[in-house]
Amino acid sequence: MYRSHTCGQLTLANAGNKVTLAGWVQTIRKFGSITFVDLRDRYGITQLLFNENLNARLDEQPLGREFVIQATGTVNERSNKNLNIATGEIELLVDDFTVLNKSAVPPFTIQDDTDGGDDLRMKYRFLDLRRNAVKKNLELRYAVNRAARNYLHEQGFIDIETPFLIKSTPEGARDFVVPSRMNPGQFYALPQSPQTFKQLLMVSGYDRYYQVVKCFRDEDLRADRQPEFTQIDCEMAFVEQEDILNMFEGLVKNIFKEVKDIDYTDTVSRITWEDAMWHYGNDKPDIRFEMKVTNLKVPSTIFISKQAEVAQSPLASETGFKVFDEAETLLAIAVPNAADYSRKQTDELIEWVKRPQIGMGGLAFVKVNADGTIKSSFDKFFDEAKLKTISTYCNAQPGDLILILAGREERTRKAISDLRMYMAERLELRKKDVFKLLWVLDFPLFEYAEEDNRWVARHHPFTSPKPDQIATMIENNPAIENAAEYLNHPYANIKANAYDMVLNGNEIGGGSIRIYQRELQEKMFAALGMDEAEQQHKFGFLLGAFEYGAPPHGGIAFGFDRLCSILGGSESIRDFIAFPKNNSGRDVMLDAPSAIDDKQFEELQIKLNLK
RNA sequence: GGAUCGGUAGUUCAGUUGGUUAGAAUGCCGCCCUGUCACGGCGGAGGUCGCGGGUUCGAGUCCCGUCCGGUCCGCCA
Repeated sequence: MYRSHTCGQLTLANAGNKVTLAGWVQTIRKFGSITFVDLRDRYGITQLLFNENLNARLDEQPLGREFVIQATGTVNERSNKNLNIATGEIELLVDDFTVLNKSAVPPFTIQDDTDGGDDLRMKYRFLDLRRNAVKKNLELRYAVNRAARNYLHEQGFIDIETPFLIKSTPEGARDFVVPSRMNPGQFYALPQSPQTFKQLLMVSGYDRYYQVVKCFRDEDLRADRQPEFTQIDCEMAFVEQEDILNMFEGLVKNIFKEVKDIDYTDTVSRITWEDAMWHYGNDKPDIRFEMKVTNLKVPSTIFISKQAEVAQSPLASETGFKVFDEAETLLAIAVPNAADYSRKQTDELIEWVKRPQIGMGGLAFVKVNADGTIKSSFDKFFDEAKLKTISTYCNAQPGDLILILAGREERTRKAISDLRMYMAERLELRKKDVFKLLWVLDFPLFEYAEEDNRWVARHHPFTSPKPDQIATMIENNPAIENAAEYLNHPYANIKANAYDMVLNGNEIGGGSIRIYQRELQEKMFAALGMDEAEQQHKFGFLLGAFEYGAPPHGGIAFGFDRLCSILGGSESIRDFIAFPKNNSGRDVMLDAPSAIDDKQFEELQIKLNLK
């Protein structure tokens, strides 16, 4: 028997008991003839006390940090208690100990506030994982996993595994490909998602499916993006959008309850994609705070439904101020309690929007002072009455600082959205312990890919159009003569039965009601520029399946890693993955990817042609 | 594909307008210490300043290239 108890278990109630513990040496505090050792395992830390009668043994068998030892002795009430740890009222008075394994001196300290940098911690990830902070994250991940499975199981979903070695269909993200030795010159692809399989399972009648599943995308990485990542992938048959929204609000609420003990009783807010873009400048708004965007001017070809509204803007017509008059788009936010920003602070904001990542030419501002006066960075073009009109239109309160960006529609809208988030961060409005869910609905079905001069599916090509817009999709030829005019194409305004779940400004899940009729699916593929032969080659199996009684169906997939990182209050999903890849897609511990043997190339009949 | 920040002791970092023998903290090693828990005290070892080239009497410091890492844009149906 290696141990009778764990290092997190013993309390005063065990005083006098004879026990055996095993674990890693966290610290050694030699104090004259007695020695204290903190012994650590997954469950906690227990102090061991080595009395002077063990000094000879300790000279013979010296201990060091991270040595694995076993110690037997009596549980003893401490004379000096440490109430900071669970076992701090007791210690183990050691009778005997064994060094089960020695350890090299670790390259960084195994503590919450480790002295190791990211790179080093990833290289020695097995040591990093011993740290309490990382362990907490993996435990949270497991709790989220369990909460999701519990809920889905209760609701009658079944977990069905789908294959990892599948067919490459270069639509959307790049595939990771795997050569086949038995089929020389041919390749499998790793799934970007089990999308088509789960739809086939619906055809097969498994009307509630889920899987916590790895997905693979060969694209460049970010702090919140890994080449292999995990999704909670779900699909249901005989459902409408409303059924899906209700079911999966329930899922996320159950996760809040089981993982964070939060009763999320509020109705989950809903917003259309168009309103999200209009009021927040992006499709995943953080609604923990207001600071909505005021549209002072927009091009007439987009946001058709908002044209009457924006015509009321004081800046919609000529103003005499060149920057405003020449801009395609004018967007503003009213930042609360920032009217007293100094020249230095407003200059900082101007520099911030000029950075290449934002790429704006400048930033205009209006200070709506608490004393009722009003001051702007463009005073020579506007009198006070006009500034008041702008301030009122932006719904600014006394004390607010109105920030106005001018430029091309897409860039300006993204910039005002970034600026809104940046100001919220500065004002500490993005509170980590506040969680606000939001459904974003009615996404566009298509998106224009300028580099290929063609329409692509915004979500994926299996997403169904809104029923009243099917005719628009089918009757219009997708060919585009003038790429710059794509916003005028009828496809630009077709909406999909697609929805995203957004948590605190992060997309945590997305899905759609799928196409389930062969004819419509063929039209969809055709709209994306696929001829019949290509459709058959890439998706013949799915089109075929739709001929054999495919039920109406839809689903959703949640980004599991990202959800965990948000619940854990961290920006980086790497903290919630046991063995993550770095920014370049490398595993620095394994040093992968790496070259393979000539023999392997030989067997695969593959030759390298490096440029 | 692009932008940007960084690389100096085992580790985290400092290092001034280019100028003597490159420092601190922590870790490590040794000695002392019977109630510590970030123990304390004394002493010691520890450096290819990422790599290559250039400018200079002289380069950790300036320039060019390159490699590695972080963050972001493009990309991510």
